Amino acid sequence: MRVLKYAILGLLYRQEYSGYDITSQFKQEIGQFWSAKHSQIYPELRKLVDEGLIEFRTQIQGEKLEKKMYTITDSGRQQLLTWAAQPESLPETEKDEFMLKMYFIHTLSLLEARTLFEDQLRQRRAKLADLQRRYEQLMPVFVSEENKATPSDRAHEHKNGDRLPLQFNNPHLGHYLVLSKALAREQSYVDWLERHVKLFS
Amino acid sequence: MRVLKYAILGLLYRQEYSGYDITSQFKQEIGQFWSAKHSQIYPELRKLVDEGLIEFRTQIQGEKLEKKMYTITDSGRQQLLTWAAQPESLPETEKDEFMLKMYFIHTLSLLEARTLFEDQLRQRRAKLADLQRRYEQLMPVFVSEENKATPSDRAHEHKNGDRLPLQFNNPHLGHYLVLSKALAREQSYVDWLERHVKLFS
DNA sequence: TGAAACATGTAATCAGTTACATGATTAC
DNA sequence: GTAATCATGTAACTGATTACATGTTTCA
Repeated sequence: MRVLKYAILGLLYRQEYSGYDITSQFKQEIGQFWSAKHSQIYPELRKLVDEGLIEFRTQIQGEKLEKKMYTITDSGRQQLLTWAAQPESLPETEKDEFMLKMYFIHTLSLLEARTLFEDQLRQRRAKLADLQRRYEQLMPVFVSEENKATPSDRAHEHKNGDRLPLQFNNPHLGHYLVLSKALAREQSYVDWLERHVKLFS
Repeated sequence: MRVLKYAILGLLYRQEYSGYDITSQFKQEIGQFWSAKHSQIYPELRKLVDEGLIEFRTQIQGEKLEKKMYTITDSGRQQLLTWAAQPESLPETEKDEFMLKMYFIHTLSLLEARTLFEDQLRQRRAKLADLQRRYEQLMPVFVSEENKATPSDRAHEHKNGDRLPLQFNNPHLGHYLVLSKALAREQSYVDWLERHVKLFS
């Protein structure tokens, strides 16, 4: 599979990044769906250079701190596109240790089960709230679908800045998709927990 | 973490299984949230025996086919309970290669993106339908919450067989929880895909 | 009698985490 | 000055998959 390879190529498709920058990216929204530690990233970057899919130039930060700025090559771009357009079959398993514990609920006392379940609900609500905050921060980047290309837009174009409607050619579409999907995933988790929490009262 | 260790102990908590049986269990409902290949299971069983957490007896199937039936020990039971009652913090990342591709949507043409997205929708709908079928097969095992302990129940107790209300002490609760959660997860996935498929038309 | 399922293992490889290791820069 | 962050790497280990390897039983 080598998904990390393609995750890195995908990040470098739009701009150059250092290994540290890539590590940072995986702490942002895309980290909801893919991530890696720096100890996996640096050797992978080395490998991609050896394979001719990326290149780097050394840049000096401050007095003497060297950082390597990586860019994608034509060959890398080509391999990225081949992977990205390829449909994959669904994974049989999406691992979730909490749900494994729920399958073994009969091993717990009512109090233990309630504690575990309520803790999960608390954590999932906190994560949901964080994602909602991020979502509300992102949305002003887009012009709403209803307002796009109406005559009145002409009159206050200056208000929109670089805002574009949420459609296929929007350069922020990927960002929006992962954030809205993460939000839907957590909302569904919280809803399910709330529907079942009464089992433990 | 050694989650597989606890997954196996959890399965053996209620009944004895062979390595092959455990492999089969991971192809059932619990496989939605945890699974392992036989090549990981057999060495793990060996390790658990060495650690004194499980034991086995050899049983002859037919003429000469030997299978090892494993049971959990007191020590194994104790370690299982310690793990099961312990709340865990949420994983930062729940990997999803399709969503990684969506983050890189700008690398694709409209047609490629639409093909990928519609393929995912098709696969997720098929999975959802399969889970719904399983859910409808499981539900008759339970007496509905509304009907439980009403005077009329006394009159036709014979109709219920071993059916019990869906509450904490129900021995099938774990099975119900994983199936309803898997269903909620896939329903949420399909809903999200349907909400966004128009972006590619 | 042949295919699918039952049954158990090992070897090689790949993916990913934790720990070890070092040093520079920035902002308070 | 000092703490947080920036910056890059390697080593050891753990977790997981793919491939290799073999043999039996059941059912059509």
